[in-house]
Amino acid sequence: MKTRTAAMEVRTMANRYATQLQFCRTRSPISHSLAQNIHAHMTASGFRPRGHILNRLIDIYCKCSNLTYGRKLFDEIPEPDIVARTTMISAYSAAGNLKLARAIFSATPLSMRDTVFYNAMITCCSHNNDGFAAIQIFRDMKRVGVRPDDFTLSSVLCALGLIVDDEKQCQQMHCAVVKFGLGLITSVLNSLVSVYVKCASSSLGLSSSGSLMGSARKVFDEMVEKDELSWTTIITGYVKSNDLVAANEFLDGMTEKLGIVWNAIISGYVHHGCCQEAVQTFRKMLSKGVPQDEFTYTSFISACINGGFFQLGRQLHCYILRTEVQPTPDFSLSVNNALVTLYYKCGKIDTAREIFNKMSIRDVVSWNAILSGYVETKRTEDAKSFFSEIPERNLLTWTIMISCLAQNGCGEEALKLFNQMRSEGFEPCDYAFAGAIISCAVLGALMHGRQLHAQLIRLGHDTSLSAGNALITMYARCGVVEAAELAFLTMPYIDSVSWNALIAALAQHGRGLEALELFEQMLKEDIQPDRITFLTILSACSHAGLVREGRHHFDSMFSSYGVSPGEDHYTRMIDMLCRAGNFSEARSLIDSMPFEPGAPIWEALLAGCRTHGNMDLGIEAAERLFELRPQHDGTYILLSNMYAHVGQWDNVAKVRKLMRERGIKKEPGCSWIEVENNVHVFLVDDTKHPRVQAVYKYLEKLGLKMRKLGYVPDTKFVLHDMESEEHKEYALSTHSEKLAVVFGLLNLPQGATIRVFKNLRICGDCHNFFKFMSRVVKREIVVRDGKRFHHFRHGECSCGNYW
DNA sequence: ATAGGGTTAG
Repeated sequence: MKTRTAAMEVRTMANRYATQLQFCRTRSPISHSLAQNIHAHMTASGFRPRGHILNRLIDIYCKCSNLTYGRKLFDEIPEPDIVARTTMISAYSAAGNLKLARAIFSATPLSMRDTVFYNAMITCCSHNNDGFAAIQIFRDMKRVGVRPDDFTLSSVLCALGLIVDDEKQCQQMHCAVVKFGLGLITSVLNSLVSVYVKCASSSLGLSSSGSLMGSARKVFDEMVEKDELSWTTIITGYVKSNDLVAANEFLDGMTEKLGIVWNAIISGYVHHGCCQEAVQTFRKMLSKGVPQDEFTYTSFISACINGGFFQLGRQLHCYILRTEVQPTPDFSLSVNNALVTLYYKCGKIDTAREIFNKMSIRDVVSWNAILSGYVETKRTEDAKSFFSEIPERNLLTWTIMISCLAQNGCGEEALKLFNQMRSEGFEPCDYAFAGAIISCAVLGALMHGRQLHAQLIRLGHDTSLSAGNALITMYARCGVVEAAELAFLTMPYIDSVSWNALIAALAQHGRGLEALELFEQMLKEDIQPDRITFLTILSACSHAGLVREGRHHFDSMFSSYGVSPGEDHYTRMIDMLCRAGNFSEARSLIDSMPFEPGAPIWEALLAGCRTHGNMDLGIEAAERLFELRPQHDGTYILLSNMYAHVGQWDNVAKVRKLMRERGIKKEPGCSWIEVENNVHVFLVDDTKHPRVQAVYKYLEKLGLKMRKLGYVPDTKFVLHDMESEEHKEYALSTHSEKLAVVFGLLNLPQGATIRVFKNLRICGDCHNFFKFMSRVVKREIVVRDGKRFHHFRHGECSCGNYW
């Protein structure tokens, strides 16, 4: 009597738990925490879940959050039934782990396997992009006599879609569908249509593409019962095979008000860059009374962003606020994410942040959108602190932050983050690699960059456009132009960024004429030059003293290519004209500018005046600079150097006094060199580096040899380093670039090229010194300064003393 | 327990 009551009680409890678990149907954190509570209650009341209740728990754990824990529960079952096994296979399918799914599949005795079990395994293979394996499982299934059903055929057709390449295969499957007696089942026919569609879009550009869409359409037209999916499959087929006209006709012939089909075409338009058409379709949808949902709105917002219709986007925002009084959580999340993107992309990052702050649910997309907003508006500090607050980071979060740091010159920090990301188990994508590679460019870390290049190849990212472009820049900025050229030549696809990068590489290394030739080549290949291209071209002309060419390209950039010159382009022109001593033309160019000259313009002018000793104009430029940015050290240095150039030492002293009074500190010069994968940094007069004493000793020895060849220290360059004024000549010998070069001579293999990097411009005395040194030590010395490269070889420099 | 379409972050 008593035992019967206990058994009954267990049964009632089981029923109650089973009912409760029914509520955890969606794959959401809410389901997961609910299930956890129910599970905890079971444990507390001594109820041991078995059978279908345990299977349900495993399913929820696996799909909502904790696959490992789900597997642990599964392993504790003495003899798992076919349902439990199927659950595990589909969990691994969703997690992308084909290997573990297969292990469970193989460990299941043949006698247990049923149709659903096979179906799950077939689906798992196609979810993991192995169409052939899926079809093999289907064959095994037929061989051992398990009857395929409509689900099986749908799954196999999906697998076929991955590998299909001609119409014959589609027709064969069509026959198989009829043979299995499934020729009237809507879901199976939908999958069949989808195979034709995939085949059509993979043969894009071939004549067969149109006829395949025709066959797809024929199956569709003959279907007795069509559902939402049937319509959507056809319309996305037309969109993917670039036939937007057919898509529209198809849409017009549709009497049902199926929002999802309209959504498909709107997003299709956006992906094809037809934003205007997307907007029109949205309006048509509205006027026909087709219900709109979050997918409609997000695609529409995306059209506004890509088409630059920001006002329209804001109107939609108001419309949504008015009409959606009680939005579902899913609706709010995705629409707000899209709105955040809209606002930051039209420069209203603070509005975007307000929306973000008000959101009741946020996901990683929301966080990443704001992060990108800070990155794009160059608010690096905000980006950094926001990044540290992000609760759940994904691959993209890391990638955005890494490339932000890399683009803003924080190479070391970016590389640190790159490593941290890997240690947290993320495998970097090509964009993340691009960020890390650019960091190496910033740091001049050639060996590290080469290692990343090797890893890139190993991970199969070597065909990536962004990584390839980063490699061009990295090799160029590390001083190996040939490697940059090779990277450019071996890229399977290139874009204007690739061209710009290589043109810039040649320009920085003083190969101005070659840079211009490459530009001509780019035009021949019908690549549209952009503002960066012209920036690079003007630098190339400036560095190489090609004034006539520079003037020509500047004049034609707008008239021939529609790129209007910005302040940065004018700055390059002023720089070029002043270096060449053409001050009157520089002056009139400034007067003709359509905007007020800013600090960069005056700075270029001042630098030119310093080189040529043009006192009047130089003083005027300096005065403007003092007004525009009184705290900037560069102006004081240039001005004082200008006075020194003509021997006005009292004025030099005045400028220095002014600096002291205003509390302005010169950015200390520092140079670095990579030896055996370590970066060694030297400051002026360095005493901190552990091996610097040997450097001083060798430097002295070399100095004697060089003096015999005619080297004479030029003391006026001491003024680059105000802090060492007392020991002029001694100070010269301890400029950071000299220390770094000599360190390289002592520590790099015989004959290896010395590559040194400096944060500021190279000093004139050092420049002369390295020319002699390249003769004495008989090897090539490459110095990258703040602006460009100098290759010292056989007593000459590639810049032709023109920098 | 298993299939199939439309969205937002570089």
